[in-house]
Amino acid sequence: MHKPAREIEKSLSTVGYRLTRPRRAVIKVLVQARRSLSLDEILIRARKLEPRIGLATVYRTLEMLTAEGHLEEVRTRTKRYMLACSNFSLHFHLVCERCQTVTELPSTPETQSLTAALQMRNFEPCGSAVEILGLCERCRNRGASETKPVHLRSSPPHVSEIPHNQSGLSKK
Amino acid sequence: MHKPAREIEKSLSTVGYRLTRPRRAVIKVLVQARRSLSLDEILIRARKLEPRIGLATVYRTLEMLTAEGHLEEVRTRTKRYMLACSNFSLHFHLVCERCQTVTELPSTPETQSLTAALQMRNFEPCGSAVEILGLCERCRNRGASETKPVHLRSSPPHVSEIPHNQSGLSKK
DNA sequence: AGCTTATTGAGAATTTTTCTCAATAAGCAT
DNA sequence: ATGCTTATTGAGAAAAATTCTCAATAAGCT
Repeated sequence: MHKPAREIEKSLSTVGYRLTRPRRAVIKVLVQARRSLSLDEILIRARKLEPRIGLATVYRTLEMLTAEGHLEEVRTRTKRYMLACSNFSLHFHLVCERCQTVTELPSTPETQSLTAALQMRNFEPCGSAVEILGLCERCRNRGASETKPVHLRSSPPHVSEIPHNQSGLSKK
Repeated sequence: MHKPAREIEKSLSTVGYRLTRPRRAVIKVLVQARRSLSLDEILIRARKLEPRIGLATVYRTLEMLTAEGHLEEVRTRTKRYMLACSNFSLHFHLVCERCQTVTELPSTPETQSLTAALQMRNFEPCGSAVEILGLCERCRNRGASETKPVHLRSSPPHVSEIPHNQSGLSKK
């Protein structure tokens, strides 16, 4: 199913990364896990193999592995919120990672049979919406990223008229 | 599509929540947005309606609205990592929010036709895996939550033998 | 073995989220 | 309307998660 550690390591060194002990440790942890792990789980386990490994190194290694396509990062940066839909059947949201817009995939026979498959497995989705992360059509046809989140602490004590939104940000 | 603000407010006060100006502001912002918003977007907009609204209040209101089912929280707490699958076609992960385990939904005609629907819309999923958050069968049949993440800062400088994982945690 | 330099560890710094507590105001009873 | 009770708020502190900095280390090449 998944590539063995050896293969991942080979692939990395081919691209020019050095095969260090901390990196090997993280890779080994991930391979042996056979399921997803949170950061603290990875850190603790990696330290059993490589006691002096630092927190930042784990973060960096995970970032590197993700960039190289060996890892799937299960959640992305910041939360977003939208009103719950009135219809309570499971539906699908297409979430654009660049412009952050969420659009809804209308219910079709396909989505419904997928819902049935979940019920068959006794898996109860929460939130009644499944997120599909990706790039929307508009953003696929564009180059640079346009959206940068504003930092909370830096928001002014009182409200000003600056348009603090997707379109035109004035940052500190 | 979505409930109007009035209806949400009525529902809240029925359950016993007070309808305060800050809460109304947040609700209005969400209703008017007609798309998902990040926290900073909500804060900025809410302050245009209610300049003295505090950061914590926005968090609290969002949490409350989510608990009451009026809001969908698009991403959950902490990231998890798992090795990327070798097969490159879009597939689905069933992510249990309680035990955090990720299992894979095998490719079926339904999943494939859903994939086709995405292509039709020119939506390019990233990561090659769609996450479906929910409760797995095992956790549905249990009561209290069993998994609590360990805090990074509190991890000991050297490795000890305490089993810092899903099954048995020893917390500070 | 020696050199070069990518990588590391430790801690500081940032960013995001939650908590604390006195002050405020929503909803009820008068 | 007025006053009472107490849920809720705002502000800042605190906690938690992530990223950055930089001198020290060690991979991979010669």
